[in-house]
Amino acid sequence: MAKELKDLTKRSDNYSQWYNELVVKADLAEQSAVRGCMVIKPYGYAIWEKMQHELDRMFKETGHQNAYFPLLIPKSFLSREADHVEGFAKECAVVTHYRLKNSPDGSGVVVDPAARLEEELIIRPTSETIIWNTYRNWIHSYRDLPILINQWANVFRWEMRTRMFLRTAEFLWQEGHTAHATEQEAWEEARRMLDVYADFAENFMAVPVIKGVKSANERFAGAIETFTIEAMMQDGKALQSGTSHFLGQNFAKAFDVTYVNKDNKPEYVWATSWGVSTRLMGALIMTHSDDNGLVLPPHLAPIQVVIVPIYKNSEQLAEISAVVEPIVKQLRALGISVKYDDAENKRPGFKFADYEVKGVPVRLAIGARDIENGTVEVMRRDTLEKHVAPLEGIAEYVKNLLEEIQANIYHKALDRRASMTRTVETYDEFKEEIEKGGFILAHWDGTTETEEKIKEETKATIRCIPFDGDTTPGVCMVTGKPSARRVIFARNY
RNA sequence: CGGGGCGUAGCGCAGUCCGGUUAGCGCACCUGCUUUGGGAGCAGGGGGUCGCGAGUUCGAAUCUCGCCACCCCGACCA
Repeated sequence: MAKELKDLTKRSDNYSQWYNELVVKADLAEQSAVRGCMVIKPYGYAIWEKMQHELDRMFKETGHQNAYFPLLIPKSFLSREADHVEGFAKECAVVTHYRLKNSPDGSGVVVDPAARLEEELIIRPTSETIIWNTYRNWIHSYRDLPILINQWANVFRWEMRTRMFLRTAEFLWQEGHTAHATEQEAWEEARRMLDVYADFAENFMAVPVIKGVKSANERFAGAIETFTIEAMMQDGKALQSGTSHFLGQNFAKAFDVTYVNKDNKPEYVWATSWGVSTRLMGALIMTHSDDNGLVLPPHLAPIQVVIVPIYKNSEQLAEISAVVEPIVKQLRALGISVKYDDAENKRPGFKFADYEVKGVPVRLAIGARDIENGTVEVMRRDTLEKHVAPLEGIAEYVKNLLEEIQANIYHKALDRRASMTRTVETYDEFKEEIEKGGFILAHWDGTTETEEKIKEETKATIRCIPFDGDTTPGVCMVTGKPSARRVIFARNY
């Protein structure tokens, strides 16, 4: 029964298939009836809620507030900022009518042709335009600034090719949109929020990231500069996990947002925007999971500890439950989320496999034998190691173990990234190395033409120009022209 | 929009080439008994317009024509 619950394709055989199976089998999400959209199931959503909770706290700690803007954007708004148009005018869902009617042949409903909208509405692919149109009315004086707002919302982009969590047509995200009096303040904000993202990725998701700047080619449409955090998945491909943009005065000019400074002179407002999405779920899955299923970092696991009783009859179960109850209380008192799974319709072996696929960090199993000895069996998901520990002081022990697991999976990911990052000098070497996956550090002349050529010939793109690392100048591996420093190349999701 | 696949039970599939009993298998589901320290066993049971429409035929899941849907590879991807 249910043998295929954990029967995952091996990561090494077909990484994409393994990923898809994992998402479904860990009960995170499934494909919906709507093309390119997915249903996020309760367990998957619980993880997203944990992420939301921590990010939201970090945003508030850095002075931001939440607000909500409309789903539908008048088409004309998307025509206001020239570069933005270039990047966003395509692949959007368009609302053209506002009414349905019964079809004449009685077969259902049809769009009422008489109900055509005078101006079509676009389902937001991102909210810069509608937000800056709103900010025009909010900002008059330097006293109104800064505006530091975040919105939790869904957006929709009619992607041609979708993958669960990594690129879905509709996805959940947060988008911060800030307005500042000075250029410097906006720069600082954009950098600050990138740091918040990196902090979150590393300390909560246990996903090491590289902070850096996007090349002009990969920059957000409408931005002056795009900062990014880039993570490496287990197959060596890169995943852009969060971006923060310095928008300059582009949107202020497009939407005519000015303020009067202390000298009573009008000035355009400086802007930033930044966002992370449910794609982070994809990063989480692809960074830590193994052939047995999901591995969740304790800091984000909806269930940190599961306790499974092993019993032969209801008297035994009652006896075990009496011992487990105070342990649950102790763990909860330490802020640990615990599930005591005493469901009688599933056997212990099934529960073991199930919680393993779901990535629960620590499992405690307790049976008659343990009751006798005053012990409990502890299994840690990251290494799958089992051992018997005394019941005495188990709560503290588990608390420490959770932190150890959190640190361990982070370092494992960090080591993997280090082992899959190489430096190359020549383009021939590059072509050879890029096939093996991972990050390649190479010199590049800084031009879009060279980047395009490399992309066309190798499918690799510049993931970022990192803030940290080797800043020794050299010569471009393709053109031989001077290069200020090495940049990171990779194939990406 | 190109190139390739697929459509049969909730899910995964066999059967199609070469037409022929009542359309089959695994998982899931329901009932009962026995089980319970790593995914339970046995017995019984329910569930199908074989993607849709037309045609050929005594007879079509199977052959022919038309349509529809979905998937994969490209194009796209802030």
